[in-house]
Amino acid sequence: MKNHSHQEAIRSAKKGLASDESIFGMAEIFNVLGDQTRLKIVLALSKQELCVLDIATVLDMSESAISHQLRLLKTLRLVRQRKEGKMVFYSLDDEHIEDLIRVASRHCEE
Amino acid sequence: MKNHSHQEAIRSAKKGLASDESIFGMAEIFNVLGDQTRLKIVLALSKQELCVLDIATVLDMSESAISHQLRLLKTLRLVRQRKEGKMVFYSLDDEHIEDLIRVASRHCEE
DNA sequence: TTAACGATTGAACATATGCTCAATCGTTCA
DNA sequence: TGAACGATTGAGCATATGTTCAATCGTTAA
Repeated sequence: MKNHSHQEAIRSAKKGLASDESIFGMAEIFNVLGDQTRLKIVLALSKQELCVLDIATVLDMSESAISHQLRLLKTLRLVRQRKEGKMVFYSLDDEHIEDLIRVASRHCEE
Repeated sequence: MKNHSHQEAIRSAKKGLASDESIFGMAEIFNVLGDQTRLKIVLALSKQELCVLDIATVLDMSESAISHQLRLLKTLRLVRQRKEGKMVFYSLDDEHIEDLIRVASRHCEE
């Protein structure tokens, strides 16, 4: 053994760690919300559905940039889309997201 | 006005958005947990304090890589350190983190 | 005092990320 | 039919990110 050997602590910590799959999933959801643009999109959609141009207007960004991020959010099933004529309306598609944001928000206030 | 003008929705969404400061803070906390290495470190520390080499052993990574990430976690006040001889023990320094992980974990299970 | 060890640091590197830009798609309506 | 509009896409680019590697620090023990 190369080190000072906190064997028991190490064993216990290893056991306490969630499954790879579960860790990957959690990291993924945190990661997607860890970008200001995506977080703002989610916040904006938490009140009501919005079309791409609306979101771009609210965030003061290009439609293209927003569309790229929406694609990611859709792939990860955080948002869903509804087409209406030329427009595509997006809305949240995940009940847990708002819980996460609530907890994070509380975290920041203190 | 250049677009189809969902004026009311846009105004409402803008108002609903949190302050820049608050959004920055939330994105920051999500972002720090959005990396598998850092998330694993936090998970490991949620059971007990561990020294750098212990964490490196649990995650099967180099001490250096872990130390770099711990520096970030310390800067953002997610962990705290306690020196004991040659070793530095780290532990969680934020009560909200575990709430976030709990919610994210629930999210992944479904 | 020096050797060993745990921890930290900074530079370098490869990869990932997020945006822009231009082209294109699909739908509507002149 | 074709012009206009909202949305999407892919390439390209600049920046950010995470790890490695080697050097170094601080503490302990020989």
